[in-house]
Amino acid sequence: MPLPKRFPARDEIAAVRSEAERLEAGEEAGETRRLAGRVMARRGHGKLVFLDLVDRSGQIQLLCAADRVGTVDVDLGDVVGVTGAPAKTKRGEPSLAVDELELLAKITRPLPDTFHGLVEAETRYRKRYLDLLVNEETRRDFILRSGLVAGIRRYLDAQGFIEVETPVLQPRYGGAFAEPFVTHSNELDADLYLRIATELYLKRLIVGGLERVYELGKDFRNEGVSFKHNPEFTMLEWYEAYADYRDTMARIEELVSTVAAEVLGTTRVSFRGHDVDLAPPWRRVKLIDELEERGLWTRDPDDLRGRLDERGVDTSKDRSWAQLTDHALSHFVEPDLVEPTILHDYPVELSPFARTTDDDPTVVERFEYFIGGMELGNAFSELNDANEQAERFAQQEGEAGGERGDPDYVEALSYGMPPTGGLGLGLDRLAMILTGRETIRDVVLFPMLRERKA
RNA sequence: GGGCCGUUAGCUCAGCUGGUAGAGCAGGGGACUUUUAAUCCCAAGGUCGUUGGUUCGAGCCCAACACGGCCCA
Repeated sequence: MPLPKRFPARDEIAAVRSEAERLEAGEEAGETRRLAGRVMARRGHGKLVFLDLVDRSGQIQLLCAADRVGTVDVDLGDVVGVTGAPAKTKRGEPSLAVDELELLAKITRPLPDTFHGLVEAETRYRKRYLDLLVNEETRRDFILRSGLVAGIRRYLDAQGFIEVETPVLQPRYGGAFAEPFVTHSNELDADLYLRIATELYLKRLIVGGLERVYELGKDFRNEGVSFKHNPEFTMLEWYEAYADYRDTMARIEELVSTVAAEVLGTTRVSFRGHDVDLAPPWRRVKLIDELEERGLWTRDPDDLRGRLDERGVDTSKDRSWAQLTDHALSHFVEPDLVEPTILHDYPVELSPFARTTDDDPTVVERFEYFIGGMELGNAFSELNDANEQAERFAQQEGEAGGERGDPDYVEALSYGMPPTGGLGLGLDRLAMILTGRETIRDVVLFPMLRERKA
């Protein structure tokens, strides 16, 4: 006989469990409840069998007495649906006294150890379904991540932003310093790039009058893998017309603390051994001051290279002053930024899309923000002068690894873009902070791994 | 890319000085009406990551490779 195709009128385990908790030991409620889920423990006791049933909301014990349900032909890992009454055992365990038990799906391989869980990282990533099944923390963290994404959308929607979708396949890539993945369109007979950022398309929409836009989706960077890098990762970018980077600072503080409070019930988190409070205001410091404090601020590339070499940094791959400065930042400043910190006012050479400050044309209105010694994102008062943008592109193209020009984007700017504050947020990294996970692989359901050869 | 570590039953792990492979849980059979990693009895379960080498003999020693982890770049 085929197994049932549906199990209607199902209750959540967590709700039934709290009903059962209100009963006295040995008591059974009058009402009937229907639960479905996976059997994660079996304690046979002859004519009385105890099963632990788990669904997404929680866990409850099933009390299966032979005189009520008959033979309990159920293995660890089976998916079952049950009908019964909330009850509390003599020992006080909230339970469901089962009257009817239906097998909904049969397990035909043994489940991993339900006591030790699934430990080996490689198996957890390759067979994430088993990790989710057997490790409750994994389930909890991915549900939390989902709540985080929903919270971000709720916040931005409430603030008058609209969510948009821009191309993933792009004829030219830009908006960040990164190596792209290249693919090919048969129809167009042309190479296309998987986007490394959504920046330039989103700002075209600001030119078009959409005023407040955001996109939450995957970017792709053909680079290394580390505890904070996965080649495909989830990025939030938003652009807000008539705002500058100071408005944007206030907004990111508000977004992160609001969403943390929603999904965790607190703004206090623990990450990589640091206890951190995400509540605003965040510390705000100037990049140049931080570099100066560490003796790493100079406009002379040879001098800077010397100072870095002295400290044992391999600068052989850094081809410009901008890259050296970036190296100094990530090596000597970033690890110290444990409390939420906004690092602002960057040299113009590092920031081709940001407007210069009022009092110094060599410095731009840009900030990056850090938590627990890790960069979470990047923001600026967006450069909206077409001519200046064209010059910045020209300057970048002269440099190794610099941004490639995008004349179509410059043309868009020439139609007039309102003053705009824009921001990028590495969503996986924020998920790491909120879950306390130490590696991005633990907050990405299916992280990139090398294929096993047969 | 470099260094170090790991890979043994479905899972979690032992495996001595090189002498022919072990446990717990899961899975199979059985007992048990209030258990909580239930308990008890029985039977079963292995290409020791792969390929080569050394050796009378390799899970163990050596080399290469694969995959993963940590650190460095």
